[in-house]
Amino acid sequence: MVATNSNSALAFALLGLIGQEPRSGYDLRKFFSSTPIILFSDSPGAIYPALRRLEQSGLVRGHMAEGSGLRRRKVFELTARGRAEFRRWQTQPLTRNDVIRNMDALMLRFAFMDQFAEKGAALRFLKAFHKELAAYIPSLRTYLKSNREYMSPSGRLALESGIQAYATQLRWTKSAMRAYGQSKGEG
Amino acid sequence: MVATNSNSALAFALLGLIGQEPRSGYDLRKFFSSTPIILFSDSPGAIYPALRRLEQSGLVRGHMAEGSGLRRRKVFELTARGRAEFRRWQTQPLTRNDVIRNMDALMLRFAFMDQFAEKGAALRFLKAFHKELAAYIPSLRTYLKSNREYMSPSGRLALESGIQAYATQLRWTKSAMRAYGQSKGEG
DNA sequence: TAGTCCATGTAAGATGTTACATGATTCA
DNA sequence: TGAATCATGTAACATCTTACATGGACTA
Repeated sequence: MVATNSNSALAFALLGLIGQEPRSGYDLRKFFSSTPIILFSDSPGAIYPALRRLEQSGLVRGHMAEGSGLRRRKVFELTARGRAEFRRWQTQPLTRNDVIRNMDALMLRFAFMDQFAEKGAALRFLKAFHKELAAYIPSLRTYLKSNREYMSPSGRLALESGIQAYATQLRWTKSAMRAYGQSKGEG
Repeated sequence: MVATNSNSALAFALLGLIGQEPRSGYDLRKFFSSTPIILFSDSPGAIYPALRRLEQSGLVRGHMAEGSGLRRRKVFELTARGRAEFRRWQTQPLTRNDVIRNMDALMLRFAFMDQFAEKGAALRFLKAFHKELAAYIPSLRTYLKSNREYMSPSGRLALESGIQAYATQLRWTKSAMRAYGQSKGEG
C-alpha cells in the first residue's frame, strides 16, 4: 500500500520469524526473550508498532485468531510482498560497511538464507563475506602495529579482542563454505 | 547542573576520548571516521547534540579555541564530574545482560580502563567478564544441541558463529588476565 | 478471590539517521 | 575563481526504551 522505504533490523527479524510460521506479537516477544540467540529486545513498545508498520506497508497480514476459547490474539503471516522484500534485503550486496558496523544484521540475513533465498545465495553470501573480512582484517593489524606504542594496555587489548573476533568470523566463513560445498556441490 | 540521568554509549565514547586530551566535535568525528576500531558513526547530527547535552549536564566544558589564525573551533575538556561519571559507568557491575546485548559497551568500558580506573579495576572487570562468559556459553551449546535438528543449515551455522564468537571472547579474557597478572602482580 | 500469565497496546521521552545549511580557509 | 576541506550546526523523521494501562483466563 504505502511505499516501503526501509525497515529496521528488528523489522526484518520479525519478517523472518513470521516467514517460518504465522506468529502473534506475543509469540515474537516470547521468542526474543526465551531464545538465547537473538539480539533484539522483547519490548512491546518496539514490537507492536513495528508489526503495525509492516502491516500498513503490506508486508505482513494479521487476523484475529478464532478457535478454541482463545482470547483476542492477532496472528500475522507473511505476504508475497513481504517475502520479496525480505529476499531483496537478504541478498543485497554485502558491503565493507556492513562488516564494520552491521555484523549482527549480516548474520541475521544469513540465518534465514535457506528459508528464503535460492540455492546458491548462501554460498555467494559467504564468499562475499569472506572476501570483505580477508581484506579488512589486515588493515586492523596494520593499525595495531603502528599505534601499539601509543595505546594503553587496555586499549591495545580491546583492539586485539576486536581483531580476534573478526579472525574467528573469517574462519567461520571458511568452514561454513565447506559445509555448503559438501552438501550442495556448488563451487 | 542538571541531573545526569543516563548517557548513551556514544556519550561515553565521547567522554573517554575527551578524557585522553581535549578535543573538538570535528576531532571526534574524524576519530570515528578514520579509526578502524570504533563502532560509532561520525554523523554530526549525533555528535554535536551529544556534546551539547554533556556540556549542559556539566560533564564536559567547552571553550572556543583562540590562537594562530584558527576558525571558530570549540574544544571540550572533561570536568571532574565527567571523570567521576565515566568511572562510575566503567566500574559498575557487569551483568549477564551486558554480555548478551551490550558486548560493544563492555569493550568500550574496558578500552578506557587504564585511563580512568584504579589499578585493580581492569583485572576485576576481566574476572567478572570471564565468569559471565563461562556461565553463558554452555547454555548456548545446550540450546544448539537440543534444537539442532529443527534448525535450517544456515540457522544452525549462524548460531555456531555466535558461540564461536563468545568462545573467542572467553579465550581473550584469559590471555588478558595473564597480561595484567604479569605486569601488575595482582591476583 | 488473589495472583500470575496471556495478550495487546499507548504515551512520553531520548537518541540516532539523513539531509541540508552556513561560512571560512586552503590549494590548484 | 572554483573545489575541497575545516568546522559547526539544525530540521525532519523514524525508531527504540521505559513505564504504564487494560482486561481475560487460569490456578491455588
